[in-house]
Amino acid sequence: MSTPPAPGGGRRPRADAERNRALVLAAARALFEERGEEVQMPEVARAAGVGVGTLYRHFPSKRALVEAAAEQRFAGILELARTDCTRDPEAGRGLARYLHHVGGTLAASPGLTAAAQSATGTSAPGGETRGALEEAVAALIAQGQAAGTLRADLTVADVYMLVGGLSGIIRTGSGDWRRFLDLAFEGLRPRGDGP
Amino acid sequence: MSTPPAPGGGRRPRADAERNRALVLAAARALFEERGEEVQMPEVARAAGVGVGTLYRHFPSKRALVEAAAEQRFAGILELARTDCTRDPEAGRGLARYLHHVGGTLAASPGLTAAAQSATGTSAPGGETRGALEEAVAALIAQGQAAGTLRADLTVADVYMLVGGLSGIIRTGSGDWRRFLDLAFEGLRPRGDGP
Amino acid sequence: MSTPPAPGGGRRPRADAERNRALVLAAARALFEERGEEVQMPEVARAAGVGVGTLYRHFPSKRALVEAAAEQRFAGILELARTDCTRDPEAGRGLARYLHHVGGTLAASPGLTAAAQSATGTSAPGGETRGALEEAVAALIAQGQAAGTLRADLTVADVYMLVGGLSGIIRTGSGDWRRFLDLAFEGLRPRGDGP
Amino acid sequence: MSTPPAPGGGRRPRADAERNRALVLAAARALFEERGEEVQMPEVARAAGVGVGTLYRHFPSKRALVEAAAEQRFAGILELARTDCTRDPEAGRGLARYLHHVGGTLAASPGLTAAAQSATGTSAPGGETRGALEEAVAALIAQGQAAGTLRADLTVADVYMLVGGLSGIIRTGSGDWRRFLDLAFEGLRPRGDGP
DNA sequence: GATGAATGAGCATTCATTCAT
DNA sequence: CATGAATGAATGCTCATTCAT
Repeated sequence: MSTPPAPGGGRRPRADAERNRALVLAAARALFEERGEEVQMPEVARAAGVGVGTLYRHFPSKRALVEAAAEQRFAGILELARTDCTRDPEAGRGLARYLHHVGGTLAASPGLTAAAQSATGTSAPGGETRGALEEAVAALIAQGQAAGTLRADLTVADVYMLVGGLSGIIRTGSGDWRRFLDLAFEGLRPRGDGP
Repeated sequence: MSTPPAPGGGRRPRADAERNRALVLAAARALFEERGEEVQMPEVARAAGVGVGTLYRHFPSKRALVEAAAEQRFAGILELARTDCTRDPEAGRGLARYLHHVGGTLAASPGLTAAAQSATGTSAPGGETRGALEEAVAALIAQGQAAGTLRADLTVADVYMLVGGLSGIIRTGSGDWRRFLDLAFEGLRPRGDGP
Repeated sequence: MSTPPAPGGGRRPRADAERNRALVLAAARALFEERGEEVQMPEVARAAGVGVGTLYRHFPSKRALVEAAAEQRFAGILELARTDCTRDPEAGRGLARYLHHVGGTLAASPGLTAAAQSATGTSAPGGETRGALEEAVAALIAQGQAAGTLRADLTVADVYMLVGGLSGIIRTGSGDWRRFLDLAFEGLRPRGDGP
Repeated sequence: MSTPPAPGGGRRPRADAERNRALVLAAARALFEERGEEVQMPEVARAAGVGVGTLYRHFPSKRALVEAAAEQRFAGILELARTDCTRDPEAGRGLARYLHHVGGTLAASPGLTAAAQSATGTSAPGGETRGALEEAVAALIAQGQAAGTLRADLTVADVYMLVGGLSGIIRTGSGDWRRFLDLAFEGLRPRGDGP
């Protein structure tokens, strides 16, 4: 009596669910970027044009939603990291470009960083993105060291830490993050590499 | 036998009120340092051994209490800054010592930084403490520049920014903040000052 | 056997929400009538058999709930006013009947008047009910004047004021409000209309 | 051992207490008249220039203070009633003058009426003032009846009730209370006393 | 799957009143 | 007697999450 897959009726078996997930995530990201953690779940649902129930079907908690939004942002950064990796690697400026991308991205969405921080306990990526980013950064470091623009003892963890600092500066608005990167790169040069 | 000001004896009219204020502030600071903003007002009152009413008599809102706790922490830092100013100024290591103090202090109370950030919108000092700290830092910078350990274009704003970065690294646990300071001071040396 | 709208059967999506709203309003009205403003929101929710959240979904604040309850009472009065309008208009006793209805209603729920007064700042109706009541009263006045039972200069504002007086007498229990209406109607007769 | 009346020291044994009571009462009356029940006890104390403790020494509760303030206002009305009694009694207009005084007084201090109502449950006088007022009103009624301006069946209770109505009209701002008195006096004339 | 009404623990804040000094 | 700091019960409202339809 029930007509589940309904042969002939071109409904939308799974595509619609996927679409809803994307709608929710996009709405969440935009709202969190703008207003941070204060955004309420029903508000996200409304902005996405779905009910709260649907939202919770895709993201089991607010924390999960914030994490997903933050992760998406890191995915974008990863994209850029890979692009930067490839472009003229001999120049050894890849890491600088990478960190400027990160800074620009964070500066454009301070709310999301704060939300991730207070929901997740960290504003750093987790899961696959994290691993991929580390690989990409490792490559950038290696390039810089090969090109003689980065000190030999620089590690991925150091860069990770610098991003943490960058994020702090941007979120708290404690200064010009470009200046921060300039100072930092001064310290990242090979020792004895004065003018 | 006459115990008028009597250290430890009985009094109330004003001394006790002041004492209660201090008790509340101390309790609040300890709790906020440990668990951040989540600490509830009644809990602070209980820990201080007073009623909520007393707490509110001294601090009109949770925000005010968080601010006062954060300010107190900055006052401690200011103390150290002034001490550091005086001690062998010719060595030019004052700023480094200052930033290590700040790092140590922030690392010891991550919750308070977060609470201040989300209650106040900033984790930086305000009011008198701010001005005094800026003066102290300016002095440290001047000493370092005179001693040839700091680049000539370093400003108070730069240090302010570095503290923001330091705070971010510590709060997010994104790395070893001492390593961060090491890298940073590498970048703060006078240009061309390689080994 | 098909019970789609099924009187008494199972439904929810919207009908039940409406039902909850009505339950809350009824509970609120009963409680406010009895004990006035002192009634607490959780208590209303309990009496209505819903959670506080539901109560707040339908009425955004205590004030809104009190207003709605008061408005509902005025709607009842409006009903009676319209009925009174129709019944033997030639007798010219419509206004008297109206004011007796108002008196009876107010006397039966002193708490609600007080609650409305202190929550709203007035115990008079607002919105649509107000306009409709004024129309109804205007009609009653016109009838009375046509029948020669009311003085020609009597206005809706006068009646409004008398209701204010009636309300005051009832709320403060300063006397028999029926006696008040008797005296008042003595003063509302056309001038020179002594026996 | 105790030196109560302190022979020789011209301090202030009781006069000062009396003065404090008066100060508190005056402050309370002014504040309640202006802002009603919302005025807080510490605020009254501050306005009176005394501590809350002193306030509570003279008035055991907020309710008692409100009552005293209201009573004081009635005492003023009583004064006027007695004055009005005496002045050309043959004119028979004493009651009208009395009610206009009452109206004027109530209109000048709506907050106090409301405060008394909600603290005491009534806005009518109690204690001695009440008895004295009733006597005075009875005299005014008798004069009016003797002069032929008031109906024979008018009682003190009727006047009491009219004051309740007057108070309601003024407190709720439901109309021009002078118009109310005009209408009322129309109904208070001896029957058949048309022009 | 989607919906959104319902839930209810949780929390900052107020203010009449007390009582140690 | 005066003082005013301390008290703490009381209360309106929020919002992440659930679940009947």
